[in-house]
Amino acid sequence: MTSDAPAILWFRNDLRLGDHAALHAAIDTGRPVLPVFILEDDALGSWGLGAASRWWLHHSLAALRQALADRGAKLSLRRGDSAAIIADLVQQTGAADVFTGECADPRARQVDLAIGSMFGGTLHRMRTATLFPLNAVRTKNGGPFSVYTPFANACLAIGGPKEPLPAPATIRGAQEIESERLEDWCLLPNRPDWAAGLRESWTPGEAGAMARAEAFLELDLEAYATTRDRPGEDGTSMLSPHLRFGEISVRVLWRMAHLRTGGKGRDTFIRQLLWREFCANLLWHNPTLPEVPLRPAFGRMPWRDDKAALRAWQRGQTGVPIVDAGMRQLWQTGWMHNRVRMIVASFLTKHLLIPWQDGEAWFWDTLVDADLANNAGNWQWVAGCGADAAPYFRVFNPVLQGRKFDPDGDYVRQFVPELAGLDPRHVHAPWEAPPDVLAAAAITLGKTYPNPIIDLKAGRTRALDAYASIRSIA
DNA sequence: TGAAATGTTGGGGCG
DNA sequence: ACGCCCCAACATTTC
Repeated sequence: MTSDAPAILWFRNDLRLGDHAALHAAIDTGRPVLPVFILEDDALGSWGLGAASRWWLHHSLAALRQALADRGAKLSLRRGDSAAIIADLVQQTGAADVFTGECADPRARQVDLAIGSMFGGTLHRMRTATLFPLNAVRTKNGGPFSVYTPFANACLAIGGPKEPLPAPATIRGAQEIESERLEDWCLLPNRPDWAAGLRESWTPGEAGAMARAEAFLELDLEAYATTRDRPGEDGTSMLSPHLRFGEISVRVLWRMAHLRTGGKGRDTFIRQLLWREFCANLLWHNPTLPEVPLRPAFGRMPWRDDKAALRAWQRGQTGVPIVDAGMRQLWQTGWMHNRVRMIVASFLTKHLLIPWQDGEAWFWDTLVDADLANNAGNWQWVAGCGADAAPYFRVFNPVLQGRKFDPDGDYVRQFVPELAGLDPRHVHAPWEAPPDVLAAAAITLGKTYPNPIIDLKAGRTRALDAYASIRSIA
């Protein structure tokens, strides 16, 4: 090791400088810091980055690169097998220590193991993406929690996080090394450029994340507990993609929420952060969570293979307004309101009886906040096969959900404009509207807007029968 | 972080 | 005046 050998700082799901334990540990070595990000494009199989996530990553990396440059360090970009690249960097620079954030993702954990055996230095895995270190929150018996509420209570008993680490004003950067060009990674879509809706909706990067958090906490969080369920209102934090890429520390968020607000809205928001924490631990303990139902009985589920129905669901052409509105919001903006995610997921897995993995794969490709643990954990939850899962008989009625949570129909009208002429009641069930009402709204079902691809009552009954058929047989 | 079916109750129309 | 019935409105059970 040469005297000016760097400490390597390996960014993964923590593309920020504030409250970054690995960054601080790297600086504390007293050595120059060599920041690196590695794009694993091919090694990830079906869980390689989705198209929407690639768009976000491009802009997030550009912001991180600039923030590092402003403080005196140059971000090095590499593409390929992480373990081989880290080993190569260590050999090339003589570094003894590599600092990175720990990940629940099983592929990342494999890589960490491989790295550990490939070089003589030390891989330091720090907590950067979660509130508590993975696997640190355990039951009295030392095991993992399988139910959310006791898990959340255990987290709350630990108490709020300590003082966050400040972003360093300057970083002594290591001698520059070879870097690929971000622009060559082709993370942005072209031919066609479908990202216009994303650009209008989001500002990726640490500054954008903090601005979003500030704007959210400016709201009256007293109302959050109820307005967060209204997709037609700006009631949610919309921080999910920023959290996914680690542009803001979840610990900082927790603290901001505690310092700035109080009451029921704050507690509800904290519990949302804890769902994220729960899913990360769930994946940590169940590496096959994205593919295999936690409840083995679901291996016998009589799922349907219906490509046409899946396609209609993906493109927002099911003929069920709240479902189509949600799926179109996802397609246009890379994001969907949480309440509507539950509705469309219930519709896919129950009314259409299509495997939850198909919905998971679509969300993975189209969500800017696509996160392996959250996506898998929540799809399993909706399908009823996960930890602490929704009971199998809990089937959302999309018409009733629409009327309850989008009472004015504003959300449907925004994303399904062909129904804009309908009144609040009929906009959620156009097939029930009298002919003269449809005519006045210039709607011809089957032409200007689809007939429902399934009878809701029949679909519900079919789902209950299917779910009952796999029950009890252990 | 459900919905539908079924049961119960009480007010009011009506013979 | 009285009993019968209907049916909201609410509660409970069932899926």
